[in-house]
Amino acid sequence: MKTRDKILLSSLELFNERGERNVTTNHIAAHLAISPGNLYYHFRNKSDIIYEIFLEYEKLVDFYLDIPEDRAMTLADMTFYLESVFDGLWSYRFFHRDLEYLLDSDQRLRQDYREFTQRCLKAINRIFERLAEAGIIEAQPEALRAAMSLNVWLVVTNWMAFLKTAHAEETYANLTLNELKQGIYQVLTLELPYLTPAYRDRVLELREQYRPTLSDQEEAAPELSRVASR
Amino acid sequence: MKTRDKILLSSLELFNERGERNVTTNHIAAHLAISPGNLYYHFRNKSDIIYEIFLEYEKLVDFYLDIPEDRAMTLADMTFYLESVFDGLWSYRFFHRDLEYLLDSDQRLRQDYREFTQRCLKAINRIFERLAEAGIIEAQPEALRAAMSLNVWLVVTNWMAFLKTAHAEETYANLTLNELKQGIYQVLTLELPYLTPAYRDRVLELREQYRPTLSDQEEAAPELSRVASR
DNA sequence: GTATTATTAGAGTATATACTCTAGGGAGTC
DNA sequence: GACTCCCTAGAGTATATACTCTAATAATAC
Repeated sequence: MKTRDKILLSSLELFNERGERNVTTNHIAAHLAISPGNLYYHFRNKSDIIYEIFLEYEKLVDFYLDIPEDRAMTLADMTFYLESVFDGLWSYRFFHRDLEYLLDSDQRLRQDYREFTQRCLKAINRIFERLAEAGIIEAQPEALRAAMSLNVWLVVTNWMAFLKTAHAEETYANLTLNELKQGIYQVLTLELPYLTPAYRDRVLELREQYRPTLSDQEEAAPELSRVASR
Repeated sequence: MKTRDKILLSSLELFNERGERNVTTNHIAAHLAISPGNLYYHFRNKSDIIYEIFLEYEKLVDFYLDIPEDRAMTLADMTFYLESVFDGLWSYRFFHRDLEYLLDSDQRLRQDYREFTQRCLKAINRIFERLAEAGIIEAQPEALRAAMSLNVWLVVTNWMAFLKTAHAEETYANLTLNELKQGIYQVLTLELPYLTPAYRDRVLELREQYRPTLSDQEEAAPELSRVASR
């Protein structure tokens, strides 16, 4: 593997593990056992590394959210979207942690991220539209669908921060993909009132599979878990 | 005003304006025209300043979310809760920006914030319960109410980050309280499906007052605004 | 007034961080 | 062998940052 790619890979790994703020270019070089000079031969600065990682993230999510228009949407499709988006969040989880600082430090990134958000919102909106066409949820006026899509986005992008802050111990390192995917439960909660009778039970069953596990929550949120398990 | 309090006030102001990461203890001292030594006479370190500011924040929100149990809840109460919570978010808006880093750097803060979150979730849950008792929303099983409360929390605490990142320019400084309060529109969107027929129209009308304005959104989210204004 | 305590100034420091600069190795080409 | 191009090492630097130390000044108690 080329040094350049190794730098990107190691940076992502370290950022995810320790947070971008706690990872210096010297750390990255040391982790790869290369010299700082070498790192700076491949990248002008830290921002450039982050920007390239973002481009990968963007590409991945855009790929996941590409919606086939040639056939009716299924429940399996919806599950795929949800799982994929949380997979993406997981793989690039450092990104949302320091999002605002990162955008303030790099205008390109700010611009690109803004467009990325808009694309995601449009994709979510389109998914709702297609789910209605497929008879899975009831059709809603566009204004409502837009507001709902935005709520889905807010829940999805904030779920990880919630998990990490709701734990008592430092959990940045030991959060798991499985825990993260319990966010799907929250997203499906948003959809519940709009499901068609034909699909309601099936979605409820699907949702049940993502119900936050007691073991994780018990310590962090005893009241909630007790409520959820009644 | 005592120097100690001036330090807290200036710190909050600078943190809100520039972000905690961009404000050093030397900046704070310079801003107050006092010496670094003086600042460190009053606070052991930067973490202590942040912690004390958090305690104020906590106190404020706890005060806002104190729910009177001696009378039926009204729509005005609900509006008050929403407005107050967004006011609180606004006054201490630096806090959520660097939340994860702050919690990782201070165990006391991590522990306190976790308990604070639990109290807020319980309060939201209780508000839903009381709204149902008052015949404003339909009563729901506790499990659902808990999941809904969590979604409200996720939307509320992520709304500001969304606003700041959805703009093309650096908006950390020029975000306004009014824009922030448009998050109430999103929260009320969550409630829509559960409203009782008796109150549905009144809440819709209330929600309309917080509809995101075109002027702010037009540039940042042309697609969304167009949808919202149809 | 004097002793004590609280407050303040301001120079200074250890460490970290992003990044630079120069020298050179290795591989391919002529 | 010499030339070129890509890559790498590693010492070094300017700046920032959180924080310390000493001495002096103001406030308060007696």
